[in-house]
Amino acid sequence: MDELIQIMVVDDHHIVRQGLVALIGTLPDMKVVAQASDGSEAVDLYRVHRPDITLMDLRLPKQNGVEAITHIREEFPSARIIVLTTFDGDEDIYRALQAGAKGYLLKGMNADELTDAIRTVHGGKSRIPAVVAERLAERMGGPSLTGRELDVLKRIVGGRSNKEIASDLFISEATVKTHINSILSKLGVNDRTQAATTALQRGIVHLD
Amino acid sequence: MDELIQIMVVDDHHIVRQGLVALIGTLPDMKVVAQASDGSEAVDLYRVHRPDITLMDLRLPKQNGVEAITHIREEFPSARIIVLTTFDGDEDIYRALQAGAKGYLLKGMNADELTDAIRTVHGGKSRIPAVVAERLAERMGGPSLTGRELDVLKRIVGGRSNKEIASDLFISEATVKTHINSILSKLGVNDRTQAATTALQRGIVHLD
DNA sequence: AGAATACTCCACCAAAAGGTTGAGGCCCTA
DNA sequence: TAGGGCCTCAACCTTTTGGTGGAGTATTCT
Repeated sequence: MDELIQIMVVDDHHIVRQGLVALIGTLPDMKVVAQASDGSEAVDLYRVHRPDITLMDLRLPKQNGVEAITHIREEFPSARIIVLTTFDGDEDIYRALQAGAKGYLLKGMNADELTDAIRTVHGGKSRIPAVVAERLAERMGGPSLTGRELDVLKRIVGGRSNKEIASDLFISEATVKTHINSILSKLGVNDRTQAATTALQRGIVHLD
Repeated sequence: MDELIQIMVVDDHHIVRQGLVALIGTLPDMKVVAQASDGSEAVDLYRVHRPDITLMDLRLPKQNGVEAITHIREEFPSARIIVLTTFDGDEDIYRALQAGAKGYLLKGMNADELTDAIRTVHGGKSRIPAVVAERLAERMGGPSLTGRELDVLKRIVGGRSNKEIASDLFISEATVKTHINSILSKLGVNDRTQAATTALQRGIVHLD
């Protein structure tokens, strides 16, 4: 190991950054060269430091993790980014992987898992747990919501009635019902309340 | 400062513990004497180490934070516990404060806020943000759900219909409707979907 | 004992939501 | 250009949900 692996840490929680820095500080072959606390800062600092590896939380202010990953990889297609997340089963994980993330870690991981992932991804390989890979495949095959259906679903979660959704989106209530029908069947649920909770559970929409 | 403030850190995320330890390690007047990753371990380690201050996450495996706080303060009424949480507006915060927590911090805090809180609580005072104190007062005054209403609300969040809830709880559908009526008015919402999402938002129930 | 609270249930009604079928317009791609 | 996906809308029907008012029982607190 001649050269240290240069790492950027992106997380809005000071403590988590501190933890990652502390953890990485104990390792001989890597070091943290930059820290960002939101998505825009992450993009800016990436340009400046060009880290070998970026550890990125998905829930961020200003610009979320997926957007940040997208922007970074537009400019630097070779960027190696590992997603860090608190929540298992979050839809955003899949979006992040599609946006070009090369690894995925839960915050509950231990030090070995972290360093493994960093070294693996730095070596040019991917580090995605089998379970996630499976679900990613499933998801690809599975039905995905259209843009309009997402609009409606978000408002269902927001507690809006069909009539309100109709006027929100400038469409008729009949159309709203049509969309809801396909949402329910695509999500495999029976009513709007189930749609709301499974959408939250799968991370398709967030409460923020 | 003759004696170091002895601190126990309780969090299931290794990284967060590491971050807290690292942060506290830079301070001259305090040190971490124990770390626990779940509620039961926290209770056990409290008995052994009797820390001056306990920093406790609320979402924990085995025994959640509120339970752990309750148990610790049953045995050691003078225990000084500061709640650490990721989520603002979580109902559990209020439960934790009622269970005897003396302070409350979001994980997004900075180092100064943390040390402030630790020193304040160690000095025997409380450290609860004005906003939270207000809402705590509101909550006390505000209507609270009865046990049965909670049973029903949980099932609403679970996506069950009135009929299903009735058979779940061995009561008639009419009774379910009665409960739902008071749930809706107590939560100040118009329908079950709103009830579900605001219950989740306020942390009255969780998806887990 | 009386009041308050929680839990149970009924009836009736109105509104909202969900299921089904069919159909026209738009845009993109094979 | 023909099909496919998406968005739009309509009519019709059934089921579910929510609103209102009343009522009986058990328990607990005063």
